[in-house]
Amino acid sequence: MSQVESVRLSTEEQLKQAARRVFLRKGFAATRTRDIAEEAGQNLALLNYYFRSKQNLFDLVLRENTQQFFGVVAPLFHDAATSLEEKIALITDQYIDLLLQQPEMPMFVLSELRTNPAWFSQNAPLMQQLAQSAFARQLVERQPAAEPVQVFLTFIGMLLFPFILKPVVQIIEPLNEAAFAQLMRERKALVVRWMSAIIE
Amino acid sequence: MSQVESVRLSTEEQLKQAARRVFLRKGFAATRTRDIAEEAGQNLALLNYYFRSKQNLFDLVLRENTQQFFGVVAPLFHDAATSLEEKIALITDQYIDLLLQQPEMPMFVLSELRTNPAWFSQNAPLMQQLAQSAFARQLVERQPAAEPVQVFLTFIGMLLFPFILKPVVQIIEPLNEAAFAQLMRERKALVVRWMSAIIE
DNA sequence: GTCTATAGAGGGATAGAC
DNA sequence: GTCTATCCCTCTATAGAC
Repeated sequence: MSQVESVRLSTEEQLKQAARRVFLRKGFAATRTRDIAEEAGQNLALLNYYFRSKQNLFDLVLRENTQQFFGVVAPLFHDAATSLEEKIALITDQYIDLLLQQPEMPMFVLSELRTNPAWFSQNAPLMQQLAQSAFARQLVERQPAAEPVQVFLTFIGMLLFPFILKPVVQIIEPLNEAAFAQLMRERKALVVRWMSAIIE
Repeated sequence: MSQVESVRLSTEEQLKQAARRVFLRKGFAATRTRDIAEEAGQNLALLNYYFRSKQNLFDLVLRENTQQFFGVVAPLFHDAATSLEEKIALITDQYIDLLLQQPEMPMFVLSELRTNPAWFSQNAPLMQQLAQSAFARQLVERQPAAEPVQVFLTFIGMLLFPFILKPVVQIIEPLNEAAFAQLMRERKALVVRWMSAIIE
């Protein structure tokens, strides 16, 4: 019982983790509280006992994921101590590793963002700062005519888009999870090379 | 009445177009048939009279959009008469123009694809052929070590991703619709330049 | 804290008059 | 074809026993 792995999770934690899985897979509107309770192997009434409402539980999960989605890379863009090339390599490596652990996160965040852009305003400052980041400054220094927004879209797109298109990719050439992960790890070097060409 | 613009659309057509707008905005699960009827300025019962069910109407809209989403560019990839550079320029130009007319289409198709990947199998052949397209052949001819899938993901991502991230972009730097469209038209030249560097 | 039973709202679909 | 009224199922949320 002193081993962490053997500790049985609390009911509350089981429900929360089940909610994370189901919401990530199906989104808010298509998820029923019964799905979550079932996935957790818990009684439906306990969901409301611990979290008051489906919306409450959802906001919890969404907040955590959004924070990861935007928060993990933002600081890296602001590091003035590293060169553009170093930032690209670092961000690429860390973001792809994160996405391999949470492959459904991008679609989840973006889907819910589409239905309800309002709550996202909270994260606005984080995003707006990107335009004044060290990355943007160093880029314009090197290429006075460069548009940072266009470069951001391309860079982030190179990292995120394969995960968004994952179901399609797996149809083009049937890949199991391991093969897809391998494809993404190989992609790291390509992204670094291609981005280097874009910013030079 | 002989002028096309002044012809009043049939009730059926009004409902279908309203359904297209609402489904594209909110997705299947979050859309209520009452939303569609209201958007069309029509009676709710008429929706079932013409289309039998919400699901039926949705499938209609989804089929049309998926066909556009995947079908418009696929033929361009197969044109053996043009060079790689010409294909890139052509696809970029046409796809961005299409997306500017239907900016919500990518998120719509990808969202529904996430919830229900099953029906998508119909379009599988179209996708699988990409691996044997003229584009892929010419690419490997020039770069024997190239991975066509990786290049496809980057290319399509450069075109699609800005539209997927549109709500976020509009927070980073507040843009109205016209400014966003201008940004995307400017992007055409950048994508062509960047893709040329990648394939050379 | 955990269960059963059920209230109560929402929303898809239809009956039936016109 | 178009309307009103309403059925009925699904799903969230809660009451109340244990």
